[in-house]
Amino acid sequence: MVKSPQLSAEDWVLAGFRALTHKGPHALRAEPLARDLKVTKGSFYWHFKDVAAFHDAMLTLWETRAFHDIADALNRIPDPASRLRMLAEISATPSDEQYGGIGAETAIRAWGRSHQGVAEAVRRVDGQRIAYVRRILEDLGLAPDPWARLVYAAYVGLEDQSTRDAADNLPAMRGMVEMILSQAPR
Amino acid sequence: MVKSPQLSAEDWVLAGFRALTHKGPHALRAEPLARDLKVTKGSFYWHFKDVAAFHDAMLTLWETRAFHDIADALNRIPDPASRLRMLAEISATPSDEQYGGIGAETAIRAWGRSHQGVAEAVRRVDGQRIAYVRRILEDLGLAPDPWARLVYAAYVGLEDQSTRDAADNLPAMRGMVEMILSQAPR
DNA sequence: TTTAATCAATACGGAACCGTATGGAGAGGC
DNA sequence: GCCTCTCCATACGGTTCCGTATTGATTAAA
Repeated sequence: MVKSPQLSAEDWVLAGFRALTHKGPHALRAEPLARDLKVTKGSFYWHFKDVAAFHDAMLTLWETRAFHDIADALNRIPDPASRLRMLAEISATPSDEQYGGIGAETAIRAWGRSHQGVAEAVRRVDGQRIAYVRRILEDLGLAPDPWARLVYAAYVGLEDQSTRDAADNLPAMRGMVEMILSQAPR
Repeated sequence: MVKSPQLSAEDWVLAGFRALTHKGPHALRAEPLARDLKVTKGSFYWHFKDVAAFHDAMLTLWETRAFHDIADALNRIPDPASRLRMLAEISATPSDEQYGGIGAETAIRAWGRSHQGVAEAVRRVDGQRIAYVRRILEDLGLAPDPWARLVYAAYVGLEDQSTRDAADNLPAMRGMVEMILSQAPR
């Protein structure tokens, strides 16, 4: 991967996600990011009207990928039980250092506590994902009502935990999924 | 509750928690807080050496309460099954606007993403709480190993969700607890 | 009443950042 | 060879914040 001499808007956005995950939302500003990229903020204000527009660009990229990257992976799997199991596997591989997949998730969630638009985007994405889990449960003949929310909350909570410890999410997630699946009619 | 003419260090810390939950970590600074309290930062620097010391004061207060407030409530309950059920009830009443109880939890967790000391305090508190849940499960004759982590992750995840939607955490938490309890030997 | 201690107001220099304005370097079209 | 377009550097004024120093006000003690 050769670094181009010129930066694109997406290069800035990617640097933004790196800074967000490593340093937090206070690092999402023009001059600190420019230092990271070894340019001046002249470049920043060429690509973006202002800092708020930069935030919007990050948010747009994340939101368009956050749901579909998961749904696309699961949609390849035919039966709903395997889909639920796959969700457990995915949750154990947070693949941070990414922006598109599941990575940077906890950082964005944290960012949402101090940024209105981020909070709304997170709410939309969560809604889509919970609805997706809900559909899987319905296909299994299970009452989706407390379980979809529980599954997703466990996913979020485990992801948060693994930012601070090195433990594996997989056993917990698998255990819960099997516990739920064991209640499905067959 | 009459407002004293003089402010104490704890008044500043409480204002800090309010600002943290409502506006995020960037609001934890001397001059903005002084405006909120309708004084000047002269008062702030009387009570605290600098902003970092103020952060430490917030953190110390939170950490001393975060674990014991939960453990004390549960320790009154004799049998472990009821204790686990009570944990579910507690999780449904986040009681934000507090600093001592469980409130401000998600805000502090988010803060931890951009503050080393906060992250360490959260890790310590999480460790204590998970160990506590683990003990309850052991008393129930259950293998604590994936379940303690799962219960706590669900708790964290549900709490995070309820900062963005108005849904009730109680059914999901109850459902999980009963599902786990149904596996206990009797 | 004087004195001392506590808490807050004010004023200051310095640092970091925002957003703008302007100039310059390089690549491609003509 | 010039022109234009793209992208970045530089320089600037304005804002917000930090931390310190000094002074002022209020309360409690002696």
